Amino acid sequence: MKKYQVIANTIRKRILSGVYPPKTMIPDQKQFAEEFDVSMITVKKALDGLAREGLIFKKSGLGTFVLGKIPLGGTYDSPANAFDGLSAQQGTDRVDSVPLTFELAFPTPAVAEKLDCKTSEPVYDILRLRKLDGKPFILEHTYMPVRLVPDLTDGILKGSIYHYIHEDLKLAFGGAYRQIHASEPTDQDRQYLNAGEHTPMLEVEQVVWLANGENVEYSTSRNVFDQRSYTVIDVNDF
Amino acid sequence: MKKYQVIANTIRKRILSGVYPPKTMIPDQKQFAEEFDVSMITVKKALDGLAREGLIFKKSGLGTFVLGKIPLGGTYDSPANAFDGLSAQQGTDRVDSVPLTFELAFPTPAVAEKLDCKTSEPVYDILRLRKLDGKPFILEHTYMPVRLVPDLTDGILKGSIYHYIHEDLKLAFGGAYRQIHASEPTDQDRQYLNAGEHTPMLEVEQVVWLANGENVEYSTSRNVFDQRSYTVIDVNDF
DNA sequence: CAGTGGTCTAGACCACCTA
DNA sequence: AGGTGGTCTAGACCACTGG
Repeated sequence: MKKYQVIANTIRKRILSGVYPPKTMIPDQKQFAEEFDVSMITVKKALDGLAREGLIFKKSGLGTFVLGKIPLGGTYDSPANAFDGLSAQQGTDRVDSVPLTFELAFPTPAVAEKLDCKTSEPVYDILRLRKLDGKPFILEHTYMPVRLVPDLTDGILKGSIYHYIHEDLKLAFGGAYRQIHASEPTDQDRQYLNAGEHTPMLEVEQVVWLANGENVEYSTSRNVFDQRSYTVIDVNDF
Repeated sequence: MKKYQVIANTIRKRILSGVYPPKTMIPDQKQFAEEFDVSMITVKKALDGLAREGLIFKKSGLGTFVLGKIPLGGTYDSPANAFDGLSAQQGTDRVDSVPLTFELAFPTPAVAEKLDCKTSEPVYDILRLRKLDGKPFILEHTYMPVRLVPDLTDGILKGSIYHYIHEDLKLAFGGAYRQIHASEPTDQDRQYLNAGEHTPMLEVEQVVWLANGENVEYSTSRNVFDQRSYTVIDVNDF
C-alpha cells in the first residue's frame, strides 16, 4: 500500500467518523507530514485525492476544510464512477443475477466499433436481470470479447462478472466512458422490470477498458426511473 | 499559466490534431521533460491530468498511449462535469435564455438544506427556459442565495448566470454534486418543452459550491429524453 | 507580517514490462 | 538488462489570505 493511500484512508476515516466535523478546518499539511512521518508533498497528494472525492476543499492561504455532507441522493444511488459493480455496491447477499440469454456471436458493426474490434472477433452477448432484495432492479445487456474474458460460465453470470475479471483473471480496469440518458420503455423492460406502458427508463450506456487499453465491455444498463439515480462529483481544477 | 498546464495543453492539442494518433505511444516523460525544459515530475503531473480527461492511458513499464476516440455520444451530449454552463458548451449565439419567473423568496426547509443556509436567508427563485437554435431545450429551476450573487438582473438571466458569477463577481467555482435521474413529465415540461403526456424526462439535480466552500446554487435541469444525454469519463486509480 | 496551500526541482529508489 | 512509469524526499520559492 502506498503511503499517500494510507494517509488518504486514515483521514477519510476521520472525516466520516466525525473526528473532523463538516465545515471545520483540518490540521495543516505540515502537521500531517509530521504525524505520518512523510514529506509535505506526499500529504498534498493524499489530500488532492480526498478533494476529488468531494470530502474536503482547500483554500490556498487559509487551510483545508471538511465539506459538509451533501443532502442530495437517496438509498439507491450509484456513484457514476465505480468499477466494483452492483454486487460490491449493494452487497453480494442483496444482489441476485439471473442470466436471461448467454450467447456467442460475431459483433454487429455497431458493437464492434464500441469494442474497437473486428466483426470477426467472437463476443459474448449477455442479457442479465439484476435483482435487489429479490425484486427486479436492472436489466443489463453486455458485450465482451471472448478473447479478453475467456471461460465465462453460467455460474459466473449468476454472480459478479467484475469479480471474475478482477480476482480470477487478474485484469485491472483502466477506465470507463459512460453516457446517461432517459428513454421510453421497451418490451423487455415491461417483461422483466415490470415497467408500465409509458414508464420512463434510465439507461447507462458504457464502454469499459482495461489498464492495457483494450476495450473489454460495451453494455447498457436500464432501470425504472424511480428505482435508481446516478451521482457525479465534480471538483474544479484537478 | 502554470508549467504543467502549458504542457498539458500542448500535448492535448497534439492528440486532438492527430500528431499523436490513437493507440500509438507518445514520447516518454524524459523526452517531454527535455522538450519543455522541466523536471520529469512536472511532465507526470500534466500527463495525469490528460489521463483523467480520458485522452491517454499509461502502462507502467511500457509507455503512455493515446486512447482512441470513444464512439459513444452524440451532438447534444454534455459532459456531466462542466462549470462553464450551457452557453459556453454550445456557443452563446446558439443559446437563448428566457426567464419565466424571477422571484425573491425565503427558501423552503428542503431548499435551505441543499444550500446549507438558514430559511431566513433570501434566495432567488428562478425558472428559465433555455433554447437551442430557437427550440425549447432545457427547463432550469435555480435557487441561489442573494448574498452570494448580488444585483442579479433580468438582463443577466437572458444570458449566462455563470458568466456573471465568474467574470463580473470574480467568484471561482469549487465543485458540484450532481444527481441524474429519469422522471415523468410535469405540466411545466408539457407547457414549455413540448413534452407529451408520457414523454420520459431526464433531470439533473445539482448543488454547486464556490471555491470558498459556500453553496451557491441548487438547481434542477430537465430536458426531453431524446434531446440530451450526460457523459461521464471515469479513470481508475487517481 | 506569519501562515497556509501550490508549484517545481534534482535525484534516489521501486515496480513493472519486454526481451 | 534496459527502459518505462510511479513514489517519495528535502527544500526552495511563489501566491494567497487574514490580521
